[in-house]
Amino acid sequence: MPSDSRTSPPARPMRADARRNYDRLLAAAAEAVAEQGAEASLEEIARRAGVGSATLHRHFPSRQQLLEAVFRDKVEALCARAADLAAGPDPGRALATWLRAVAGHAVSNRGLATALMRGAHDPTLGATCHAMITNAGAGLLARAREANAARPDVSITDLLTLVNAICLTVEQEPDAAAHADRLLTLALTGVHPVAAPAESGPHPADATKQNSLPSGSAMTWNAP
Amino acid sequence: MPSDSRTSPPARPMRADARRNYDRLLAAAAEAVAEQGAEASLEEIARRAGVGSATLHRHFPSRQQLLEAVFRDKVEALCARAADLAAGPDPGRALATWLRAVAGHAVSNRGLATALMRGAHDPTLGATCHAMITNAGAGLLARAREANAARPDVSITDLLTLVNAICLTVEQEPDAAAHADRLLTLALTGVHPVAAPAESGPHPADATKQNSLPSGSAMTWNAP
DNA sequence: ACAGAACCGGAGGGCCACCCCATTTTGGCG
DNA sequence: CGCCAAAATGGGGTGGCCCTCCGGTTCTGT
Repeated sequence: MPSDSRTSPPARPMRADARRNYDRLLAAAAEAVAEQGAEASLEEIARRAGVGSATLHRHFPSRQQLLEAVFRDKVEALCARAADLAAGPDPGRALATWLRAVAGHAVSNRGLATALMRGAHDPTLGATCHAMITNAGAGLLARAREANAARPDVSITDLLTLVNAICLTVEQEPDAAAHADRLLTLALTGVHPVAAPAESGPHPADATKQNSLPSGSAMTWNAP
Repeated sequence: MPSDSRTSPPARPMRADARRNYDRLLAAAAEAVAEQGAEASLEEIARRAGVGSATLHRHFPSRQQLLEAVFRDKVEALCARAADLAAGPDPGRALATWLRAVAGHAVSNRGLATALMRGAHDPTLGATCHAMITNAGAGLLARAREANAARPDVSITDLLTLVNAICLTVEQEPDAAAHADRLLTLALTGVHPVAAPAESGPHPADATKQNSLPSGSAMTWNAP
């Protein structure tokens, strides 16, 4: 790849009206996808943008490409976050925090998880976002592994698949964020009891508190 | 609710031709769903069954009801399996085995996971399969919890959601079964490295007494 | 055999993705 | 400034899907 950054380094810098319509479409798509998820009607998106449907299909030949464009900035933010976290002192916690952040973005931006997963298994153009996320996470996982905070046999793809799977199926529930976080915690820490399972403790000192409620739970998957 | 058992005790036992078409539709649906997943075209199903589309909609007013009918026997098998496993000596392992079985059915029967999850959050008629599975699993989980082989804060719904989430997103991959099993293991045991990677060492029979060692948990949850 | 109930399926409406091509808009150049 | 070819547009057509009416057909009890 020629390795550029921005939208694209067009040999011919896109005509003014084309760019205008492109931007309108992007905005309309963001809106519609936020409301109706990744399967929002393309025609309605075009309609909202005040543009013919043919124009939409010309700018974004596939739904996937549209989604990628819509979520590009969110994905970049996530990658930046990964870079930040990579500087921290606790690789295990950093990875966990980042995965949680991914989940957070996925639930608060309907369609993101879908876009990511579709990019994962579609060799068709537009797998860029998936690749970006994967790269960003790979670094975090590598450090966690070195610090012996993650099994050597787990790949970043596994982890991200899990996160996306959770977010995908929880996406349309009322309190998606809480549920996703809860399930993610479960997946990261395992099902087995973590510590002395105090049942009737009237004092939810530490463990019990996290047990009963989803909460952010800063708990890493380390046994306390 | 009158709550009966078998398929249904129809006051009027269904006319012969109606039953014939019903069966044809079911067979065609099973075929189409196996090939194309839960979103298979209803019209094509009717077409394959050699039946007008109106007939399909008359017998199965919603897609969900069709899916439920298609998968009913698989779900019953799964419930039976749960009952079998409940008799075993090791509740923790029984639960894990059963969840794996659920995953196995879900990956080898496209659309099952979808049907189950849709039934979960749709109050519309046809949530029977989801309820059956949930009930079956609840018993297993209760025993596992008593044996201290599962955290008290995890619900059967969480577990099944996780299983279905994994199967759903892995469903259309080439080696879905292997991948699903892999991710399920990961989710059940957690990401943290096991202290002593399963070596030739004999099982500590009393791993249930585990207090602080993650290794015990990994053992408990490993595949049979 | 007959009448009425149960059942069927073609036709049609509303919506959608995608494509073709006549028409309009841009932007560089004389 | 005006011209014109290339770039971009969008109305309309095609084919598919889901779902519902409704006139015609088939079954079943007597």
